[in-house]
Amino acid sequence: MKLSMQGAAPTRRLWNRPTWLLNHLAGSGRRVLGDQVGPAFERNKYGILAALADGGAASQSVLSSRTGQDRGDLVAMLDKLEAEGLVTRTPDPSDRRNKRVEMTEQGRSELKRLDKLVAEAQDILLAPLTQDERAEFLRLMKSLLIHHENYQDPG
Amino acid sequence: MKLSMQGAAPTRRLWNRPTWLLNHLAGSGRRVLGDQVGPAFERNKYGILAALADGGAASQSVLSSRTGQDRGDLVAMLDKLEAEGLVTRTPDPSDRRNKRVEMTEQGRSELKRLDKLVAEAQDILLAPLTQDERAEFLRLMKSLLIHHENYQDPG
DNA sequence: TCCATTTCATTGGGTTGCCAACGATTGGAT
DNA sequence: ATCCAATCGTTGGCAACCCAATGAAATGGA
Repeated sequence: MKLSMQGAAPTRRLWNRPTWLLNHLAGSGRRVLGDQVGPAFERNKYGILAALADGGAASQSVLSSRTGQDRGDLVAMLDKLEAEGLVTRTPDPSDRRNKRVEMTEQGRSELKRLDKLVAEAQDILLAPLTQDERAEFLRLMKSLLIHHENYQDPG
Repeated sequence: MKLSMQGAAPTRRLWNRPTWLLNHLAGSGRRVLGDQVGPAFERNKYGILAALADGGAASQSVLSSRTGQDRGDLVAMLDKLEAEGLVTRTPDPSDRRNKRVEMTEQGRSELKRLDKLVAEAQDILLAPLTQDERAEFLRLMKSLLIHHENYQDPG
């Protein structure tokens, strides 16, 4: 058995640092999601479409809040989504600073496709955990995020 | 109370995606660590010094495995650490591809300083959790990492 | 009415992490 | 002995993420 077959051997100190574990586990998640969903930017596409489906049409700023993505980074993303015909971007007449982002029918079907792939990825990521452990894991993460980022729990 | 005082309101679908939670929670960790330890690159400094203290002198490749950092990114980091006199880098005579990285006395004292700050950051990050919850949280994360990254649990 | 503050979308830069090369060097197989 | 493959440190590129600044537009107060 070659040495390269073995996994990395993190040092004890880092292995017990939650920040280190979180960083690398987030990386695992990104990889699993990438393998399942496809190229990187498809995932952000999903976030935007999911936010629109869950909360309805919204300005880019609100969309940034719903997805947790940076407002600036949303611009380029929406340019692509708009070019693909998945969303429309129309100026808001009542407040001309805003642009109202709305999902198209095509966007809805694309979301349905991505939703399945993303759900599968979550299952792969949490595969080693029992159902109870998964629920507990989510609960703990949400609790931390609410505390540190002041997130509103959507329930 | 202004709207900007409220936290972001993630949409329900993303809020229940482990990959989304992990991504953003890792961000929280990075922020807490940054606030506590200082500028960004101090954290990676810590990782290298901790790996050297835990496992002794090693080649850059082994160091990459211990810290989980990319081999390539280690180069620039070690350049800085070497310039600061925290580590020494000497070619390995028995295998001239390798460079043996060793911690200096100065590096040891710097690690002691950082170790305290990093430990405080972990405490801040996990503040909302009980001791039992913290242990469970670490256990779950380690279990996932071992499964997906094939990591060797250092115990 | 006028002025200061705020929010909006947009742009650009800076940092980090990840991946693919490259030359040098080693070890193994034939 | 001589190729072949693997590993080492190093470099560079690419995508994400975060932050700061900009001009346009709205808001609130004096």
